[in-house]
Amino acid sequence: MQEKYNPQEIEKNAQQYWDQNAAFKAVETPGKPKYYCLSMFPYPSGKLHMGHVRNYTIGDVLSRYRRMRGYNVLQPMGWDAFGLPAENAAMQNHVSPAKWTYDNIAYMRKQLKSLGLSIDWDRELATCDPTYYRWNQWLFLRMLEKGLAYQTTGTVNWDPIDQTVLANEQVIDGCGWRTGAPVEKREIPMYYMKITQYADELLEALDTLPGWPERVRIMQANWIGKSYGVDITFPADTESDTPQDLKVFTTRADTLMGATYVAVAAEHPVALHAAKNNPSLNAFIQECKLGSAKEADLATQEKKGMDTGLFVIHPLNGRKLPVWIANYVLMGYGEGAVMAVPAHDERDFEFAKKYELPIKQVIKPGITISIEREIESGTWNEKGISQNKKALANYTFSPESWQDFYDMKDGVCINSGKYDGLNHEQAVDAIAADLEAKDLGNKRVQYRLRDWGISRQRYWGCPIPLIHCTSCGVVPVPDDQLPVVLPQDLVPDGSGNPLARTPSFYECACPKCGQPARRETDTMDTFVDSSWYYARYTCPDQDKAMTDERANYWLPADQYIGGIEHAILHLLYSRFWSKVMRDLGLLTLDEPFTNLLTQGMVLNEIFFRKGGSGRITYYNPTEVEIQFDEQGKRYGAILTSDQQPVESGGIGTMSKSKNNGVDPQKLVEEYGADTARLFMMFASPPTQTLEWADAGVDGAYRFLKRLWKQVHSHLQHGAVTVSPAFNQSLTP
RNA sequence: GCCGGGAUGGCGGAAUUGGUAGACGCACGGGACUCAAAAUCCCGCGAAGGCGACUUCAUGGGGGUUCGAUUCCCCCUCCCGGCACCA
Repeated sequence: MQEKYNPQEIEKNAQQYWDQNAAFKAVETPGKPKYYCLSMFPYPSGKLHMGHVRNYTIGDVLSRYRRMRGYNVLQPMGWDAFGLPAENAAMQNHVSPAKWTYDNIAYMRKQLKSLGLSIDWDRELATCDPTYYRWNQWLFLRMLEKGLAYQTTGTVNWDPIDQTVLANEQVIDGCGWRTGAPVEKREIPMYYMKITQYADELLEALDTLPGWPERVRIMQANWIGKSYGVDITFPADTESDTPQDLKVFTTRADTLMGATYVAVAAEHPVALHAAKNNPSLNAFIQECKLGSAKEADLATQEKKGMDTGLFVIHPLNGRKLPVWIANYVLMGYGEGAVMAVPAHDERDFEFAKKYELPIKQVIKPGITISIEREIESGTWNEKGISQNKKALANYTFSPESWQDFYDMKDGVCINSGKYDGLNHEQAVDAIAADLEAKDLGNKRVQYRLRDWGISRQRYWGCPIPLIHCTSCGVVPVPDDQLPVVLPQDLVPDGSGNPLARTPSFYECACPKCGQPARRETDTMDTFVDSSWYYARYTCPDQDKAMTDERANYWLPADQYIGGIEHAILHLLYSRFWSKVMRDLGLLTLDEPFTNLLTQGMVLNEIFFRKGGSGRITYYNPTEVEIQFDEQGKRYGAILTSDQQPVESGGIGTMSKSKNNGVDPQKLVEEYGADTARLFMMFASPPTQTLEWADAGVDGAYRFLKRLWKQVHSHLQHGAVTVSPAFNQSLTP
């Protein structure tokens, strides 16, 4: 063993020793406590970034700790290898997504190995491998048989120039990222997985996960969004041309007597009916179709509407209510229609003010009731009474402007006939009972969670194993013909899915009647791939089944580590998928991840210059010098190469597009992996967001150097011993 | 817009039933050792004032509760993550 600290030599030798001795190979050993340490697998984007180093170092620290404590540790690694970036890279460089992906995997595997992680590489998997995605297809077919997968229409972003579906990410300010054309919403047929059937279990089981961060459980609970409400039917007005009754869902049935109009989505059949002979309505419906399908866009857009001229009947007081088309009502949510109570809903209030629709107060807030009681009780003197009256005035309803107490639930009904004086709960019950008696409504539980649409009109993904036959309809690919293999050599060009232009892929025979048929060319959402990889790690060589008994040895994973950005979608889909696998008898678990550690994002400053034409050029922070005055206060930044100032765009997640990533490879090459890992662990507590600064790297390096010297001197004096073989491995 | 999280010295951060704000580390400054440097060790290190003992201010901003608030309550600003087709 050398006295000098030479990380490159030391690490190379140690890694070789681990390799040769299969030091991290995990075997199912009975009688020893197991510890399955799982890190979210990377997307093979090209090279490792700091987020990976952080994620996998945390996992490695936990793994090594447990291993030293005598646990049987499994720490696997794999590749989330399908996805959009491969198609984009393919378009740019005219290489196939497959080649790009596998090249990236090879490079990043080398990088990961150089970090010295204690991974069992024998279990490595890639989701773009047919031996993996075959089981996506197999389980999808089982779900189809059980009615857990089904087809219906879904809304997508449509680029009218490229004639292609755009991902949300590809929509910038409502326009297609390549064409710049305003995108439209379009309804297309899609396959869905019935995650809503598991909504209750997914919600309730959150309480069985004390090893998960509170905030993640809250986020998931809010996402599932269980609420209790009433379905209400507003019958069609026979005197007007209204073609059908309108059904709405509301959690505020107590405000029903204050409903002054009903709003429907632009795609609603009633809206389409009204527009038939009405060009201006038709134009408005077309206008509503413009814009993206992103919820954030829909929620912030200007509220617009138009009167259809049609009416429905209020189910309790029999009055005629106008039917409006409103751009804030969405066809895909509930029934595509809502009852509007402007006095007690902020959005309806805004809309009613804008279009001069009536606003009728039907709830008096609880605060005013208590103040009135104080005054009536007569225990106040003149001054007390006048003070209370002043307070009361602050809670006076006015249709002029919205106030936050208007939509509180703690009041009682007024202006509501027989329901006057009832509180929220009593009023909901009474109104629901009356509606039920008239067969115009019933109480119902509602979830915000929607079924999981898995169809993607893209090439680089797992093919959906279905065949469309003109005489037999949709026919599943028989199990013995799985996997439906994705061709490896196609290169997308940005306009639609190349699979749909590849006859050798889509031409096939109907498995039922043998006639020529057409293979489904949509592929699956990549979240499908990542919903069960943790189970496949336990038995990656199993070619007869999706999983085997080894899965029940290792699962549930004792520790899962990954970015907070996955707090909802990936983690919810994985929980759902594992429960489906359980119900099909493939796994014995209820929840796949016992403990969850959500690491914070790694952020870095963004530097840029605006060119003459408004074009923005981003500069990597490593090319920028920060300028400080004598007090050490920062006053500016310049580009090192030309010494001219650059602007700061604030702090953001390290990304290619903002050119603010820091390549960990340089750190590893210069200081060694141990310094990079030590520094990363001490830069910030694991769960906190980390703003990148390399100020402490030298300190971490010096620490290791000191440590090395101490270990060396202890070895010289025989104070500690290491195995001769290991000592040899450390001797360059 | 909605849901979740965050803001404390030059920097990362510590401090929870509400009780000395700034532990520990980094960076920086001074000293010892050395021909010199590196390494190492010792000391200092929120701001302002003071020779000093000390004093005042200070945990994003404003208000409140309290003997006492980084901590609890209300309002606000900014930043980060997610919002169902980025992964």
